[in-house]
Amino acid sequence: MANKKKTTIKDIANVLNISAAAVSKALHNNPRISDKTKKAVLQVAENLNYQPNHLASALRSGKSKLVGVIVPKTNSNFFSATIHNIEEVLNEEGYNVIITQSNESYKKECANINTLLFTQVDGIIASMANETTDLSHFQKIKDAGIPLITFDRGENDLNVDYIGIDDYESSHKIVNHLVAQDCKRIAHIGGFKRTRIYNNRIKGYIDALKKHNLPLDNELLIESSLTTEDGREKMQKLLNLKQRPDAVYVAGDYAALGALQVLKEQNIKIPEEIALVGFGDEPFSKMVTPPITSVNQHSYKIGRMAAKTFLDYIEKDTFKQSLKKQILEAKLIVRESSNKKNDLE
Amino acid sequence: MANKKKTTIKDIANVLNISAAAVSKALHNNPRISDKTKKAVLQVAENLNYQPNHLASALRSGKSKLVGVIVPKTNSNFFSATIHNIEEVLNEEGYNVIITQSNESYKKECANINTLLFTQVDGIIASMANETTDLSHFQKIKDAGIPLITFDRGENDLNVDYIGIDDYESSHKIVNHLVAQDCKRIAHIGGFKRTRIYNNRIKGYIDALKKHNLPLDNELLIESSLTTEDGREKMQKLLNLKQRPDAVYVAGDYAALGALQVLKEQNIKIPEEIALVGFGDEPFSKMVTPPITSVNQHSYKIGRMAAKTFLDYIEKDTFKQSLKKQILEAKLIVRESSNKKNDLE
DNA sequence: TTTAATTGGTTAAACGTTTAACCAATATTT
DNA sequence: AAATATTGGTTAAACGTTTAACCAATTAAA
Repeated sequence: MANKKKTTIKDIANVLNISAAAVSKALHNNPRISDKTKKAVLQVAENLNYQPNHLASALRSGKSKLVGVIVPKTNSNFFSATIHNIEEVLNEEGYNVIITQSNESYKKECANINTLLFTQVDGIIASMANETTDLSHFQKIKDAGIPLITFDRGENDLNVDYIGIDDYESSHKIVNHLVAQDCKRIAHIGGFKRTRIYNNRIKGYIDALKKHNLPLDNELLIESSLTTEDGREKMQKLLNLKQRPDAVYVAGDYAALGALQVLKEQNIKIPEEIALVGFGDEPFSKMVTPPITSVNQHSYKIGRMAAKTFLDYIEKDTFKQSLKKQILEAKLIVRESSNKKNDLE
Repeated sequence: MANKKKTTIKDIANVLNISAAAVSKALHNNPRISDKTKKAVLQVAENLNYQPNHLASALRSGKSKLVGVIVPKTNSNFFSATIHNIEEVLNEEGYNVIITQSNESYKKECANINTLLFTQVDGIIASMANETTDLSHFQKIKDAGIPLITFDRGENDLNVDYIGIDDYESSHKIVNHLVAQDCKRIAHIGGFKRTRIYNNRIKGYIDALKKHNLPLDNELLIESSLTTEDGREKMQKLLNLKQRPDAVYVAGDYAALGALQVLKEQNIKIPEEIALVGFGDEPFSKMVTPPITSVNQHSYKIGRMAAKTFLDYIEKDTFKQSLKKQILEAKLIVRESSNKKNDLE
């Protein structure tokens, strides 16, 4: 009910007997408008419950003040926290954030990009789906002339900004920790090799073993989709080996949870018989029994840095993007599942 | 790089020596345009890589083809799955979905609504924050003349559509189940009473006890924020009672997880000494040890119904909204944490 | 053969802003 | 007192579509 028609800048102008342009300027605090007029405009705007038409201003100014975010899934603590931090920074600068999820599907990711470009966002902050190998849909973002910032799951070939943790180094930290716990046969349930971050974790795992003069046993290196279900399966596979590992480093917490299940079902002592380490520090990791050692990915910093990087481009509006990596050191959080020696932390 | 300027409808018109209006109509498959012209337009559009300017069309037509979604948090399985299903239905009809999260904060929820209205969405599908009691910000949506559909966390006072499960009945199912397991002192760690769904669960709990002639012990009815941490605290509180409960029904899975922790830490046998039931059927609930009995909230159906309800309003564009409730029966999923008698399901 | 209907468009206005270009009135400088 | 600068605006065009109203040419009906 009420007055159906929305109040526009013109309505305000009519009330005050000034031009619409003056109203627009007043609302934008343009110095060429007197304080008296500004006050009056603000007052009338308030009275008439004026809501600026975002569409019109975006159309005219070419800026939508909208930023698109693409994540593989929102029900992961890392992604949802990162989004939250992106929002915090961007809202402050008057930007609004549109979230879309790809559900790890290449097709949905393409659709997401279309949606966002269609909505005329001023930029896109994205983390890629597991399935994605072809990158042409991301190329469309660059072609549109708006900044593209990638985080966590990125690809060098895109030649855009990337923010993430040092996955290679994280694997080293994990292996170092496990070796310090006297583990000698360390297995790795990794993600898909085609995804850069998982490949880096694998490489880090291999090199770290080398560094410690441990042999690389191909039976102990397994590729996984990293779902809980697949974690169970791959753990079972490891248990079926003639020579079982004495430690398992799983590249994702959900899969680590599955692995934990299997170990417990078979009454294998954790960490004494097999030590377990996850990745991502999901909230449940510290809640299960035993709590799972994991790696915190700094969603706080990553979100803020991604947002700031976007703002930088807007500010100096030079869209000459290049492969600029901002790499953070991740933090290993040691918990019972791998803490044989009861190290204090 | 490339041609900076985007191709518009006019560019296509120029190439074909027809009017922009004709192009617009051709693209919308208007019957007044010949098939030959349509084909030509489509071809040229393709060649010039034409992307329609959504802003302009939305401004002119008054429809943005955007639907806003507000959820308390995205890192809950229920909400993220619901969003996914909303998207599925709406995308098919040419609508795009903008997701925002309130983080259970009243202030952020207000900001979310402003963002969405500002973005000129054609409708909003929302689930309220825990903190929210005042509803004036939702009134703004109604005032804007666009449909508002609420789900899971709604309020009767808003007088709009609501889709959710039958919380009252769900409590009955849970209590029935626990009584069937010979539990006599059933506690309830509930959500905030001010939130309708939690209040309904509490009411259901109380009435179900009555039905089974069990006394209502106020010590056994506790209000909680339902975070994992608070679940721990409230469980501890129950354990400190002179007379402990023999079953605990927690109104959320995250809090149930916390409760489970405490029980296990104190070596209390589950379900023999204390049976445990959660709510929401988060994925981890079936993964922990022992798996937690929980209630599935039909995110699939709820998401689809919410989307369809929105579409209904659009179709018959009569915005005479009223309190129309669509209530689904929830499903109790019995797992080890409460299955004393090893019922088969 | 005249009239009416259909086909395939065109023209121009509109959606609500923003912004470059302009201008009159007043204030300041020389 | 004349020249210049500042203040506080106004006008009009533009952003890229959509759409109501119009029209010429062709086809069909009477």
